[in-house]
Amino acid sequence: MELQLFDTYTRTVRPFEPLHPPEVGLYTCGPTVYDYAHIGNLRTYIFEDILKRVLEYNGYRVRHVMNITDVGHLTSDADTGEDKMEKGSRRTGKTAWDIAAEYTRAFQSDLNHLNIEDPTIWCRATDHIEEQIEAIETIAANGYTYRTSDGIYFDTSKLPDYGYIGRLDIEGQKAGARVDMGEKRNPTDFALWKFSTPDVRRQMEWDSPWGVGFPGWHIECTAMAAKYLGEYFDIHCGGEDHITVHHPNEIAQSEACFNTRLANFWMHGYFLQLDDSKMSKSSGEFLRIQTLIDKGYDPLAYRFFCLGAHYRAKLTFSWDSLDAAVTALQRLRQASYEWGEPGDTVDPDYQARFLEHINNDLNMPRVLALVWEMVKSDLPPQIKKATLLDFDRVMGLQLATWQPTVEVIPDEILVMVEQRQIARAEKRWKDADALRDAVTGAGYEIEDTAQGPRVRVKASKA
RNA sequence: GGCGACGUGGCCAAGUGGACAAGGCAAGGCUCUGCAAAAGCCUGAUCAUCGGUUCGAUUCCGAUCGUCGCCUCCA
Repeated sequence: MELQLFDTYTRTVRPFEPLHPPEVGLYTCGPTVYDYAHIGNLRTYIFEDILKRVLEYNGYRVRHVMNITDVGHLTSDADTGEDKMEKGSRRTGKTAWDIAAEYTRAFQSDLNHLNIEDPTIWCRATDHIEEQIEAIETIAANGYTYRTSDGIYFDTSKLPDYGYIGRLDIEGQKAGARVDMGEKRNPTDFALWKFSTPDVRRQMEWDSPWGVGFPGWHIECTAMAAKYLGEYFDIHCGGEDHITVHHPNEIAQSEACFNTRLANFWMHGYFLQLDDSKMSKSSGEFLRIQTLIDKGYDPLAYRFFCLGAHYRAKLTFSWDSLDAAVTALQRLRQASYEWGEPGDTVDPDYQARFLEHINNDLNMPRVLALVWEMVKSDLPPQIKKATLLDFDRVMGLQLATWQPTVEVIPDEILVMVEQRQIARAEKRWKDADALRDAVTGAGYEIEDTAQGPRVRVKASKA
């Protein structure tokens, strides 16, 4: 089955054909590095990683670009307010540059924990000021901009189909009017370049044809994507929140600049929800990967948890759900480990069904169901192992290298276990049970196997 | 105020206009076990409610209720 993907721009699932096979250009909107990423953010990067791996599984060579936004995001609405980097700087006493570096490292560490492949190219907004200025100049030369007292703005009314990807109701937005217009001509207009305010000295500011200042948020993606992937490339990804603001603006800039809609496919990962609200940085619970690790969870259990839902549906997070994922993943790992070394061949029937599911717009929940069916099948262990490891090229659960942790059991516990064995041999069942209880009370558990008793730390969640 | 999405067994979550509505976790039963664990097997949902279209709807349309998201930094 050929690869089919949902394209937000057309709102359809349609066949994916690379523009320049076998290479695929993939741009994924990266983080603004003013704070840690939470697990909701990370769900989107997991989705994008699955997408990339599916492309690779299909034999394409993926050129993957991810940006790091280290300037330009404003804390408040309508392109007013304070730069997040500068605000973070004031909060911590560090320089904006240090903060960017620190949270960039933290973000990359999170990706590693989740076994998310690194992009081919990382690019920082502050390293591409020239490119952004050039793009703005082109947009201005083509007549899509105007100047206000605080910056250069994009005039969205100049584009008849502005907001098409978001199916924006422009008239309705005007009627709603929740947005502070400032000097903007239309509610949907946005800043391309912001001027530094004379009274406040910014840590991050650059010279430009319009005056000292800094680029708006949206222009960096357009400029960098075009630089590394060309003015029209295969797939552009982001979170669902980008459907209505960021991506319409990127497309508007690209139309004004290159006369393209920048990417052939626009794909969006949907939000992780807490029991009753989405996870956001400004409110609600802020769960990081480190939070999970601190609670004793394996980060890959979170990855497994995310695989249980389709990327285009909201996913409800709860500790119970995560615990369920922990148990399931652990069982899968144990089964896989016990199969031993993989054989040379992958089961063709399961592989065909696997391909059908991943190529059907990345249906990972179906893949998991298929995995369990395969696990329970009567295929020889070597074939199962080879097949599972083949699937894991996409799932990314590191099943090839997993092995049970070796636990150190204190001598006094081992002595009790030994005494219990003696008691059992002599059929002194009461004594044997008392010893089991004592061992259990000490936090260990005994499992009698054909090879004798096995002792381990009493199972907790991880 | 405007726009939109969703509502499937205890929880998470796939899916389809028509034959048994995936899978995981939990629960219950059974097998195995001196006991226990592990493992294996088995068990359950008429798909929010009310109408409509249709030979037939959980799947299409409308309404109602509920939940959530976007419109403002946000994955």
